[in-house]
Amino acid sequence: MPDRIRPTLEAVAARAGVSRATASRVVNGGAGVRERLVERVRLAVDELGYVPNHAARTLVTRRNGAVAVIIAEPEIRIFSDPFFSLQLRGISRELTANDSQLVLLMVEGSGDYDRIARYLAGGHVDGALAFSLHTQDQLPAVTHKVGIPTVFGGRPVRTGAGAELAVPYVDCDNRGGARDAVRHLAGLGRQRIAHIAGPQDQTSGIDRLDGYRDVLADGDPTLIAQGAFTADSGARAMAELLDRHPDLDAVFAGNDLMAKGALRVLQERGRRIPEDVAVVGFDDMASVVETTTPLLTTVRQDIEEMGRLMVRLLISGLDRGEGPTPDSVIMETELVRRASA
Amino acid sequence: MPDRIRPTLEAVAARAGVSRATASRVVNGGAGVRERLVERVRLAVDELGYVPNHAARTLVTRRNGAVAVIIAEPEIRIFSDPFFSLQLRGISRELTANDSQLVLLMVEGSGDYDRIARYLAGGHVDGALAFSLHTQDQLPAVTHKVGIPTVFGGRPVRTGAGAELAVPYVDCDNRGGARDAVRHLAGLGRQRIAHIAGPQDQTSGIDRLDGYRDVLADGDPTLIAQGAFTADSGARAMAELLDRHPDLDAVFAGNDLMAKGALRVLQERGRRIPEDVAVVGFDDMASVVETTTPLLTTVRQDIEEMGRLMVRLLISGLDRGEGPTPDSVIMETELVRRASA
DNA sequence: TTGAAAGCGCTAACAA
DNA sequence: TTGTTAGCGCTTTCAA
Repeated sequence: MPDRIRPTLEAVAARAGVSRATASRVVNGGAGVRERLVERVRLAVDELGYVPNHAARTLVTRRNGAVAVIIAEPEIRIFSDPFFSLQLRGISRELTANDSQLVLLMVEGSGDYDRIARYLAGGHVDGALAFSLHTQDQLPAVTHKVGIPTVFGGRPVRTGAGAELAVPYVDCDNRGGARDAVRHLAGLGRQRIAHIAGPQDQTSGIDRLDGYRDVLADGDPTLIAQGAFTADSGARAMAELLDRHPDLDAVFAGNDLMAKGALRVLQERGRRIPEDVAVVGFDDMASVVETTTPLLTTVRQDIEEMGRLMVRLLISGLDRGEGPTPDSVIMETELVRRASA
Repeated sequence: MPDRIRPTLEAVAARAGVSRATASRVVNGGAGVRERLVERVRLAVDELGYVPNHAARTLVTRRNGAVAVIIAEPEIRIFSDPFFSLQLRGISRELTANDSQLVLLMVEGSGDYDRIARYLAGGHVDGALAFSLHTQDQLPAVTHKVGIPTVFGGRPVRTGAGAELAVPYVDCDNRGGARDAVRHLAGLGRQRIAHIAGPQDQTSGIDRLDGYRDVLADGDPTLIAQGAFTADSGARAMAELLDRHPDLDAVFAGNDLMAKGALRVLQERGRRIPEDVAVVGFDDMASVVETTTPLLTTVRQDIEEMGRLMVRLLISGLDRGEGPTPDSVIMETELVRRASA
């Protein structure tokens, strides 16, 4: 690779026989330039293999064409969560569609918040997308203080510093979806419906439990067991529930992974699904749902679309000038009936 | 947020009563500037909350302070692999230590290679880190063609386009590690040692199988079953092996996740571990190894360190000028004895 | 050791 | 519709 010097706009203009300004106009869409010249410039661009210099452009436009995705310490494991991969894919696709780059910021310790804040304050990115899953997280407070437009994935827990902040977020209707799931089970005539709850320091875990309680207002609290959104934790919770209530006839798990773990334990203990025990999950994650026997009935949320929405929300806010976008988006869920309930 | 205008170097210089050039020198380390002035400039920087404008700096230095991490389509699921999270963490930490940003590029379809190539050619990043796990992948060819310094994670499979390329990569000694595992099992006196192999279109899967064969040169090929690096696939493979060889007394699984699945099936079928069947995994992934009963004996590789090494390799190549860095790094592995073998 | 000045490549008034 | 020109904020010769 001889590593030729990269051609500048100047070179393109010269070759096309126009001024730098005209060449610039063409490169940026070509509005208000005579068709003939547009063609000549386009040709020159192709021949020279011209690629605009991003730094130069940013310097004058004050637009970076880049968005930060911030992942905070306790959540780094969410990389292992297929949920997150899907959302990230949605984000990536939508960003690409908007000619923006994805800058990944991983926050490790609490000291890192300073570094992140400096980076965000440094104007390297036009906005940020963040995942603030846990109660203790300072991220909403940090991004607000720095004053960079930010959209959160999942409703942030409103406690601690910045609890009063109205941060824009994208989430699905966790509570409503949970209600649908439990109502479906009840509609099947099930009498003892248990719940394997997700972590209670995340809104998704909290809201789904709330939805369960909405329907089973005066249910037996011992029909609720605590899980951690993993298959193993679902299995453990199921075993617990079975010990306490050998006669339970339905389970609503806080997510598909826990449902999968529950299914395994139920079958090990000789329960037929759905005859003896009906099971409903949450998420409709293909990689999980397609590998259970029987196929899992679950509450569907469009995770990838939620990722895309985060980007759209951010960019629409960016476009209409400063200031955060206080509107959030709550997406509908849908009960998908399969074989397990 | 009043969104004050960001102070420029000019402002810092004025406040410190020096020239812009001197202010610049201080901001960039302060070599060759009298101590008194250094102090004054530093003070001004603090008071004004000055943060250098990255675009302006890049424009003149031709250094981006950013590295792309490229993840190709078939591998997007590797987000679900704790292996990848760990490596990414190592990458992120080392990049941070080098004041560089991580730009995430996700390649979706084959059409995307064009977009990626354009981006890389556009000089937005100083170099790239890529994961080329599968045989068909064009990534090594693409990055080479574009001429951007690139380091791969895991030895790329050398077939198809660009098979002849000497691409620098960081990997562990998969083959040697596998040999250690199998020798350990043999040393325990095991006679019928099975192997659950990883995908044979990835070098890690291939090399570990080769290592197994190195030790068991004339072993029974039906003692080998095919897995896909997931727990479920490990369980399936184990069931297969048990059907074929009810008398097997040891299993070397291609990774910890498959070992975990195998463990479950072995126990369901009444085998005691390690008395009846000894099991060894590969990776020493904390999240897996700590959750098996009994605790898993496995081959350890320092995944996070491999991530860091990828960055160091890239940056050292960058520093000593153009041209790719043809040296690769193969890290040692270590057998970690626990309860399962 | 310090400062003056010349750009880096691009966009956006403003003029023509 | 097109071109001229003035910067964007920074680094880096080159002189002093």
